[in-house]
Amino acid sequence: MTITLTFPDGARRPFPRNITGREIAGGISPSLLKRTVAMAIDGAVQDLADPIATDARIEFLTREDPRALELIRHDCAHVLAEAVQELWPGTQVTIGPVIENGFYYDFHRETPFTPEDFPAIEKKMREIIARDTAFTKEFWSREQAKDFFRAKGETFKVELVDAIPPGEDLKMYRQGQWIDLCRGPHMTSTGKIGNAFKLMKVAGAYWRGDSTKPMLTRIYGTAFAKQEELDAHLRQIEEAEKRDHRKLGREMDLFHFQEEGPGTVFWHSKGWTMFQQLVAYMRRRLRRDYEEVNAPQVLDKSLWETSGHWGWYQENMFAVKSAHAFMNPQDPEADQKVFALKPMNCPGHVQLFKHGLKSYRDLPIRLAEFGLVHRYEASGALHGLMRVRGFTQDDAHVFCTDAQMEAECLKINDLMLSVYADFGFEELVVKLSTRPEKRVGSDALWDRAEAVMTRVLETIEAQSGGRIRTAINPGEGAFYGPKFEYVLRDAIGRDWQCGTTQVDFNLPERFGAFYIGEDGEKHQPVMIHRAICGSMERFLGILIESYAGHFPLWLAPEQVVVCPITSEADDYAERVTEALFAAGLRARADLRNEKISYKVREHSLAKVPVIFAVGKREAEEKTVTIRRLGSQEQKTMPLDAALAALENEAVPPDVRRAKAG
RNA sequence: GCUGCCGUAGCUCAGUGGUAGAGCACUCCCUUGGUAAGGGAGAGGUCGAGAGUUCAAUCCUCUCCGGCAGCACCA
Repeated sequence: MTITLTFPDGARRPFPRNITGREIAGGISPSLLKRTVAMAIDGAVQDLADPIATDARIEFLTREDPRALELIRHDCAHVLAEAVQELWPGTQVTIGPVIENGFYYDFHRETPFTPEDFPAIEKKMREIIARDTAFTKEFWSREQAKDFFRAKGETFKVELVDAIPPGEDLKMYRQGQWIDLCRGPHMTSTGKIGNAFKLMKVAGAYWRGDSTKPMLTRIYGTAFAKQEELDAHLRQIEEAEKRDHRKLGREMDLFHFQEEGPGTVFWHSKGWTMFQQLVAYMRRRLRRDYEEVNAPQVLDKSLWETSGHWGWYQENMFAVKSAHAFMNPQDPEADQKVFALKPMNCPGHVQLFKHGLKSYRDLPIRLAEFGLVHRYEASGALHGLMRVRGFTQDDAHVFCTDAQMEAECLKINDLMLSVYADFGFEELVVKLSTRPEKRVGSDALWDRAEAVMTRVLETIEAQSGGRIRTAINPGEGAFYGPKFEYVLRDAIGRDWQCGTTQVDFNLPERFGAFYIGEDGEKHQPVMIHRAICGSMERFLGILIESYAGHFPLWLAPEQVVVCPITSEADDYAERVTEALFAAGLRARADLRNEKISYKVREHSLAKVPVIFAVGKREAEEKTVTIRRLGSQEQKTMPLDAALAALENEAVPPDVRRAKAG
């Protein structure tokens, strides 16, 4: 029996069936065998020692091959586990997968690891890599594997063996004395990993990602084919840290947090200016199709019981009573009524919809609100502006008929993409989250909603020309309906959900909302929840990181600082500042008794986009000397021309589009 | 919320079982200087909060609060 293998250069050659990649590579040349770490059969990466049973395309992978990077990292995880068990016998191993920028391995040990352990572990890893022992694969029976792990006291591994679906081979990979349950593939030997690896951090992680299960200790690491790549990666992390919005927020005097208000923002004047610019931008985008409303902050508990929040969302809600009732819970004279701070705007908007009889002719009704919501987030979840307990949503609810639903979702999607594009986010991920376990409403309603959403998702992807990736998040929907999540990525590679669209048949039903149809009968509207920025706070956080504080002029809190060279030019500087104000720009004169170098340095560090330097010369000639952030160039021009240019530049993108179009 | 680490001046950080220091920022004085720090002087801290051990705690122990990194949860 022979098979025909096709090589990357197109050559086709016959081989005996079940010949291994190792034999083929060795047959071609010993140096090829030496360089090869794995192979790809019809594009699927496999162990070089695997037998090949059928005709196929074959490629040999060197460690420089991009596809080998995962192998390097995965092998490195195994070596990490071996090193840890060699150093601390009795430590249990669990899983060690490859992740986006590296790998991790979860261990169970009485005393958790600390970064102080890293040097010893890394040293041991280098030893194991230097031993250059082969990775060899063995097929074991489930019983054999369970007995083996049980004998070693590896209870987590026993659980993993049980979790392997029937019909799937149980593979064990051996490297020297050490052996681990693993799906593979692996490179040929530990030596192929090389030395461009680094342990990054330790953290706790729940066994199987379940907060009711034991906490393991996770060691994160990363590995690359070459040291230069590792160095570049570490530099990139440093760069990302420099644009962390919490750091820039402090440096640029945008906002702060303090102990008494965990997860709530103290907006400084500059940060609030940006916030207001963003809100004003969104208002302009909504003016055409939405009506802006405002619903109460605090509403009786009964309303939240009707909506289902009290039951399904309680752990995330703040409840309030009068302070007197709070202090005297038994006092029958006190008003013991319980209210909740709104965690969402939807129940309020349903009340607005229900106020007065609605006709099918009124639909769709699109109610928008920059609603301040409060959610009691787990303390460990709080993260700068990105995850807070009080935030403003650019929220809206579209009340429409069944027939309008799909078109409304697509219309929302258009607005969503257009807004993101205005901030430079062209590539994003849209995820469809389907029914969660904890939910309200019948399966029939969920079936309908998910069917619509699935169709819309397909359209979104098809229309995007490849810029939008889509994904399904099973079981991640809101308790009242499935949702789309529009995910943007921050500077440090963390993904943040911003926009969301949620189709909801449940709330209108629970509140008994209806409109009068063409037939004169009552009909239940569909409610579409949507937010584009999501949380204005989070969106600003993402913008700060994305622009690294170098905001476009229209968003920058302080657009121009006018600096006189000597106090003789103070008067002129103030006149220039007035002219900037008159042109609608946010400007300030810096008349402090400091040298121009000092002021330039300070305002550059504060990331002010434009510095006007004015001295005697400028005052006499009615000019300004302009220095732009990020450039050392100085350009002197007539004041009027400078004003006109900046005024034009400060036009927000949507206004510019409207003017042009 | 869970695991680990951390909390000293507005910021960045030293430091000690005998109640504290630097740089920058701040205030005042001198300096009027053409594009990333001119000079001098001064002021500023219940060392996150509470309890315990001790003759004595910012330092050791415990509890709580807050922060950071993950995990879990989510806009």
